[in-house]
Amino acid sequence: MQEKYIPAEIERAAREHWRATAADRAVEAGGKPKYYCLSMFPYPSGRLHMGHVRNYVIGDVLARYHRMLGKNVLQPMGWDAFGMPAENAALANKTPPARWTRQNIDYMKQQLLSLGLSIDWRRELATCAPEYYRWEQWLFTRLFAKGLVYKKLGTVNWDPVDQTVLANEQVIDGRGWRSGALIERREIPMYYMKITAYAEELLTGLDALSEWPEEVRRMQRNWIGKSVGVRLAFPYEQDGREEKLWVFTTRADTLMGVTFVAVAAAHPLAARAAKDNPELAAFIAECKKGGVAEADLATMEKKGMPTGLFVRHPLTGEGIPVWVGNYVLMGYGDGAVMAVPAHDERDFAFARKYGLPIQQVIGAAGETFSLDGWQEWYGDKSRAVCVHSGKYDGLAHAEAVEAVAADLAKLGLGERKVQWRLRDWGISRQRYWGCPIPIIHCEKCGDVPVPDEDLPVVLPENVVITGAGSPLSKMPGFFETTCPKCGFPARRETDTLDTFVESSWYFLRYACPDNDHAMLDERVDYWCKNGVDQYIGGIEHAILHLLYARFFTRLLRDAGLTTLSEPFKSLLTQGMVVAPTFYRLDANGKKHWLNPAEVEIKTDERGRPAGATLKADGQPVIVGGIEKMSKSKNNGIDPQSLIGQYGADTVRLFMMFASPPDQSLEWSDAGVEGAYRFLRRVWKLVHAHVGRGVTAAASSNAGLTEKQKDLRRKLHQTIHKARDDYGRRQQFNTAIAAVMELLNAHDKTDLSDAAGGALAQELFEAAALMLFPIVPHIGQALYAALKPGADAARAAFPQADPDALAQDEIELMLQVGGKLRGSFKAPANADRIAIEAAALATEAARKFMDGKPARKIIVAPGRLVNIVV
RNA sequence: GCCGGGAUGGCGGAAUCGGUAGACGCAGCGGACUCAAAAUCCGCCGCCGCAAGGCGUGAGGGUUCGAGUCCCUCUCCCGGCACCA
Repeated sequence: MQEKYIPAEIERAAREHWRATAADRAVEAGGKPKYYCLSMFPYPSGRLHMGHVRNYVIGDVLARYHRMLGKNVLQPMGWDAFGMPAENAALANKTPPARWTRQNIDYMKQQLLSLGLSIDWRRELATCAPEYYRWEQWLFTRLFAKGLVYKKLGTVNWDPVDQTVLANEQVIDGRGWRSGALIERREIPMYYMKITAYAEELLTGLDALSEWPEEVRRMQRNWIGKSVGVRLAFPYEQDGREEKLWVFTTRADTLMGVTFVAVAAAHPLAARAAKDNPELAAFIAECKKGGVAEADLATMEKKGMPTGLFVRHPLTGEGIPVWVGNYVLMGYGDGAVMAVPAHDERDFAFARKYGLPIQQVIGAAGETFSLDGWQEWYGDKSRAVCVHSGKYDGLAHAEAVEAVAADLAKLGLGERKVQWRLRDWGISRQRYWGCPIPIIHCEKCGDVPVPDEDLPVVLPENVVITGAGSPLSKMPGFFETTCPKCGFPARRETDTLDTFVESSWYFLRYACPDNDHAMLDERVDYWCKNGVDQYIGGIEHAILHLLYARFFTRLLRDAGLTTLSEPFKSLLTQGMVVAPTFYRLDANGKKHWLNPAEVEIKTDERGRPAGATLKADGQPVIVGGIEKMSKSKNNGIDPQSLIGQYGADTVRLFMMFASPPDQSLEWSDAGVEGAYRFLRRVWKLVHAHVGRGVTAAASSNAGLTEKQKDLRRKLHQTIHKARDDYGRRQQFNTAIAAVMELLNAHDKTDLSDAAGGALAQELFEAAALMLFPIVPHIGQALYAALKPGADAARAAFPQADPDALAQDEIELMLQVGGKLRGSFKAPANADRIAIEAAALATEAARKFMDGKPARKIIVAPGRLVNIVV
């Protein structure tokens, strides 16, 4: 063993050893329980960022730990290779997206290899490969046949200058990011996946996901948003016929308080009213301005205009004015809402703004109602009943909803209905770098799916990206084709699929990436039985990706390809790696984001940040918020230079030590040095120990001094804690801290005799193995030095010895009147009476009880005694 | 705006089921070693106070023998909001 810790050398040697012994290879084999450990695959953006490093190190720690528990571990890796950044890079660098993407994959793979991840690289896949996406196209044609994929109009962001559809991210303050043009909402035909058909199952399935974080389940529950309410109609006359304006409400008990209804700008009633009302037509046109992002729609100023039309109240027959509201969305429900200003905050604000009547219909005895400002409509929910509501007066919420629904049903003007917030998944993208949609449009036969024998529809890779329009729609060689049904000339679909489609099933394909005659095979049944055992990824995917993957797994099940319903048995949502953002504004007020590495942060005399300058020119830059490291904010910090400087183990150790996996991690360079120092210290300690000669590890307390017994107890407590932290808690920073404490205790204990040497051997062997999942390279080297010929990668995780843990006497805290006043020792097996007596006998008890009698003595076993006076 | 989460020393964090607040590390301070520096090792390190002691987990209230932890109200920060991935 070398005296000096040289990471570059030992890391190269460890990786060579793992390669030579095929340590990371996952083979379907009986005997051991399988453990499929999966980290969310990366988008090949160019270089690894800290979020990737964190994600893959967490995954690797778990994979290695579970292998040490004797499991058959699969940890694969691949590339979420389609997506918008490749097209943006193509524009900027004049490189075809395919080449850019493949270069990035090559580079990032080298980076991942340098981290020493225990990945079975034979299973590597990239979603942009036709061998991958052909199965997606194949499945698409089957779903299309079943009606689970269908076509309807969808709303997109339209840039009128670039004549192109923009992603929400490309719309900044209502303008196109390149053109600066005001964005309009435009309706275009798109394909949709019928995720709503699975809404109920996706909702109830959450209950069984006991190994998912509660907040993720809560977010998905709210996103799916099941609400039981009433769909009801406001009748009106049109061209002599009776028509119905439908709305949905969860508050049918407030129906008697409706003072207006609001319809979406795109609602047929609005269009009809606008025909001979130019002012209204102008308002409707204005409503179309801006992007489609819900956050923008929800925060914009609520505006409206009367249509001049009236509908009839379904129960009273009273005339109710119809307004157009910019906050009503055509795509949600029926595109119309009833408004009860007295009992809905938004309706209240709207009514106040436009002078519409406010009619109270809910109240509680003894409470008065004022219109000074918005207020909750009742103080105590249990006392809230209908008022000013005729026959419904006095009914509570649930009874009133029932009664109103029943009366509406009798009139044929309403029914109880389950409403979902979840909307069907629009999967068409007017973009180039994605999986082509396997549909051929024939004038005679309509939308015809591409037959199996013509799959895959290969995406042409030699393209010029201009930023305007869809490249595929300018490539006759791609879209000119013949109809598979009738043989006449036809046009191939030029939209591509949402990249979320690829990431909705990749975890299954890792089981059989080489299968060229089927999407999935029996190896999926082995690796994915009961789902992926452990999935690790960013909390930002809590809803969309995870919900789509849950949906897709059920689609594949119902297509007979698997028997699996839930894809991910246990989920670990890692917190964001966040960093400060910096930018400058150009003449147009556009933000130019600057990387933290290019910026120097100025601090005040107290060490607090106070402004920043650009290193290149020394001029100030604007300090933005602390946000998720991302390409768009250019606030990523490159892990590669740290790996080069300190080695992968130091980077891994620092990332795992800095905060628990599920918390967000604010990046700071300080502390990396400390991780390096710790590894050097461990190396030095083991080197010194090994230099004293070969020793067999202790296996009992025999021959140990009291101090040595204490150290051995500490060792086995640490093992116990490490298992709990790696296994149950999945919190690695405390496992590392425990090993640090153990080494601190080691330094304070005299181990110079023979029994002490054996204890040191036991301690270092265990420490090397306990650290191995986090810092595998040095762990491999240390373990081999301690036990020549031994292989840490195939070793079992240490087990705590119950004899070593035994303790005769324990320390209890003493409180008097709830305040900590001291401590005392008691035998570990002392009963309550003995403990109370010992507590009362202490000096501190006498002093702080001040002669008063104990009113009550509370004993928290093993922890403390509280004497109440 | 809506949904979800967070806030603990100068900093990252620990306290796992309501029971010793600040483990472990970083930074800092003092010392040893050194011609000197780096590295390393030893010690100190929440705030106020000479001390006894008091105060202290974003703010305000509550429950409890006892609250960082539970309840109510509020502030700020972060993530998501369906075309970033």
